Amino acid sequence: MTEQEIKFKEKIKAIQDTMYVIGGKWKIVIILSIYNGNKRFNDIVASIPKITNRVLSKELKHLEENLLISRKVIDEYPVRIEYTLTEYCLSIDELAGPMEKWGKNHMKKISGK
Amino acid sequence: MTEQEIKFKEKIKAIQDTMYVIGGKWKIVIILSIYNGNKRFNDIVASIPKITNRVLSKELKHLEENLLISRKVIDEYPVRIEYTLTEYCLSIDELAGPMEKWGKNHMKKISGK
DNA sequence: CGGTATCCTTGACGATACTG
DNA sequence: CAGTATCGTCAAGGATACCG
Repeated sequence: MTEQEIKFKEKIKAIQDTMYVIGGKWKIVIILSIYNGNKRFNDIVASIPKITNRVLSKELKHLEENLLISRKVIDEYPVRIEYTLTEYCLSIDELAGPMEKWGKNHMKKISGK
Repeated sequence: MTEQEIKFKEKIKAIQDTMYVIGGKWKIVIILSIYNGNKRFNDIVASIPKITNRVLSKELKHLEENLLISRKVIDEYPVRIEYTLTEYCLSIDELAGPMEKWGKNHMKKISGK
């Protein structure tokens, strides 16, 4: 295997890892919602068109396992749950920004096909 | 709907569009393979571990429809097909670079959990 | 309020064989 | 050589109801 091939496989792996963590239909969207100030489960559901609570629940767990959000139980009555972005999570801004920009431009391009 | 909410929904849409075009397991990987000099179907298959020809075939069509690659029929005997990246496709470097970087760092972070 | 449980649909992806 | 056809699997995601 050449040097170039090794580098290529490393690239592949890194990109596929990224896709696993923040890919899929909802993950970045959820992060943006929390970033926008939604902290509670039902607020997040309400802020995202068409997401269901089952899906949100799973995605939140996935994000928590990947250290992107944290879940805090606030001991009131009734108990309140708050989701917040971790410091680390802010680094996905490096991805969300370019993705947003690229997507907007692309749709313009395709629609004029 | 507030100004902020409108912007949020635009962001969501743009990001989901991007995910649709270059998301999934293979798309960026295929682009990188062509970028690396593989032009012909079987070369691309061989360069990407575990991809099947059926999947590659579909993905190539998807990429062509989105103007990211072009397919040229070269009239020799036997006929030769060459896939090349479009000029436009080079813009996904804005995404692949950050994704690679982020993925590498993330795996380091998670493994040390 | 913040979820789970159950059941279901869809589409992505895969294995293998075959073809113009 | 560059695919297509056929069939199959599996996981993501969705609808709806219910629960502590």
